[in-house]
Amino acid sequence: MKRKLLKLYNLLYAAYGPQYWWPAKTRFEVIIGAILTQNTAWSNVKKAIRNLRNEKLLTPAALESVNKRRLAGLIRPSGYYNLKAERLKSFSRFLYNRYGGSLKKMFSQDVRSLRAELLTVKGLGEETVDSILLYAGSKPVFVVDAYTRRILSRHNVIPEDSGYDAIQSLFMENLPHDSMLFGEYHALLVKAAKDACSKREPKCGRCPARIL
DNA sequence: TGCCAGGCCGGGT
DNA sequence: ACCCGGCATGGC
Repeated sequence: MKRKLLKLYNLLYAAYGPQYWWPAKTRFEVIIGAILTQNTAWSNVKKAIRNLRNEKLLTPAALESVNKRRLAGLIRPSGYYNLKAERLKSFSRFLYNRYGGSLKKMFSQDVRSLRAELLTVKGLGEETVDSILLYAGSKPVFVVDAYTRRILSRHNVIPEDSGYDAIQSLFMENLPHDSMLFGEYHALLVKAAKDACSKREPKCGRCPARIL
């Protein structure tokens, strides 16, 4: 399995090259994006983030003080905007209550306990938390998303109904714990899945193309 | 025009 | 422990 997963990575890397994820300027922006992109196309998230940037709301202090209704209006293009405004506020509250608003303090916490803490924040599930740990905190945690599950199950690496933990363990028990590797790997899986399914039809026979 | 996107929560079996 | 409806905009 180790060889298989490394071979897949090398094939993807050879085909697409480095992806340099996450597409964001700051750690805080990564976190905002991770929440806004829940079940949402990134093209929509970009508009929402642009609005937040224009209003200079991409800092912990600004997010903490902004009115929730105004926030909801600004992130409208990303969909589920009331829900997501609440989730952004939940995270902000957590960051201030627990770490005085300091991402530096937050990320200096032990990874395992930080992951558990973040999962208690309403609106942050496993994928969102792991994206935050990996892409904002540079922690060696593998992110599992719909694309990862789809590609692996279609290539018969895992059963279709595998749970999040099982898939994450598959990668983390068989690859070196390197945040750069994990980050590129996940980004390449997303890239490959999108590339293979230009029609965006989950059931289309060539989606994704055979890559193993 | 309708279906889908880098989920997650809460209530019902 | 699963299963399902709800949440919502923009792109193809």
